[in-house]
Amino acid sequence: MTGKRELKREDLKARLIEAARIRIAESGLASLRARDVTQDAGCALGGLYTAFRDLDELVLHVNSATLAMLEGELVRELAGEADPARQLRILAHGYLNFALGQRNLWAALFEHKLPEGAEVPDWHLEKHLFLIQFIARPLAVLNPQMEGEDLRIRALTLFSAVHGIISISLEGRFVGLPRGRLESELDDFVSLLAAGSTAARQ
Amino acid sequence: MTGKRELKREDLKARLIEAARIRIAESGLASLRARDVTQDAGCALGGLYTAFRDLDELVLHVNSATLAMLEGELVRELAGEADPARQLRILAHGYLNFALGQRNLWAALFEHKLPEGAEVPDWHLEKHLFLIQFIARPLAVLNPQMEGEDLRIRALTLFSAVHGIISISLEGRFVGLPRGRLESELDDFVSLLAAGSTAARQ
DNA sequence: TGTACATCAGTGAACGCGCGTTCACTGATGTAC
DNA sequence: TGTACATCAGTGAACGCGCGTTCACTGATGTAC
Repeated sequence: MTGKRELKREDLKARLIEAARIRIAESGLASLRARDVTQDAGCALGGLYTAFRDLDELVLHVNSATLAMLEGELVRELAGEADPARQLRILAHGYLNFALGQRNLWAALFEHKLPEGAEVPDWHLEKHLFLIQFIARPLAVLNPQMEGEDLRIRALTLFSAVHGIISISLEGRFVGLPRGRLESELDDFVSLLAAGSTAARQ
Repeated sequence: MTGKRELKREDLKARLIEAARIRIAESGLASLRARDVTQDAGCALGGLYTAFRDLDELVLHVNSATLAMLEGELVRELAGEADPARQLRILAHGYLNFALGQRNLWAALFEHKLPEGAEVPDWHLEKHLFLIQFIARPLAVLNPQMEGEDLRIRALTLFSAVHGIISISLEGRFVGLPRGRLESELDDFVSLLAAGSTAARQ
């Protein structure tokens, strides 16, 4: 029974991540407090620092879980769709729906900043890769001459553009778009890019 | 000489805004401190609260100044260009250059959040309008059938997309693009949208 | 299996400090005559 | 123009509190025999 310590440790980590996830989902990253999280997780304040290096590391784990959730939803929505242009539209809508449905968790992905000089660890950076891959795949079908690095960069550009449209609209910093209008703008936009990228090569 | 009080007051406001502007430009919004700003501006800590309601209001004024600076640069770069598609490319590049050149001030435009429940005042919201107008103008030439609200929404969509591409790239949250690559992606992107929006109607 | 000792996860009170905002005070500006 | 009083911008020490992190302690888990 030499693994009991490790089991407890993993259990504590999981409870802390879940408690933080719920807190962020309900009240947003900005109001996350070490005291609240440890209380919800049923451990002492100091317990957090035996499981994680600091609060930031805990948030990174929550964000990883959020990315995994997003990946799962996108996979589900893509299932059975073979047309690349429609796949891109599904991805954009799936991303929008996720942002709307998990607003605070989604916002935390972009709000969270590590202290000056700290680098985002690789294990967390890797959790973003699926996003680019999901976009690159249909993009490669629409642009057979595009490969490797070029393809990944173009996929990132497309993601960034869609993300920008959604995030500026949801932040309401400029004008607030009605929900349906945002969807149709996004649709027009992605259709245009999908059509345009094939047209450009023909 | 009944306006001496008002003159001093305006002078203090201006000194505080300028001091905060320089602080933000040099070290970013997150490290802005009331003590530093008032010291730089040559007034007492409490002086800030006679000139502005709170630190947030001061930041809004800095952000307004930043928007005015951006407007000035875009006007200068647009001067003499009549072709609408090229105007759009100039705007995208101008925005990128501004973001690169005034990185912290530019970032502050989007990082700054008012406390829960507070609304951004109209006088500051209005300072954003030129951005949409600058984009809507060439867009209207490319899409003569588009008008009013539709045109403004499309302009906002275009701005948001370009902003997303630039901000995700500069944040370095995913992959970091080399500078030249970012420029060419942006160029391809805007050209495609400009061409696409005319093509769609023909 | 049982006992004695070693380790280390987990505890929670205390630390430490950063920092926005207030407020009783004072001295410069404005007003009345 | 000059004097007496009123106002209010500006001062800066003190307030207040939030909150991440530490650390001496203890009790559960692991190891040796």
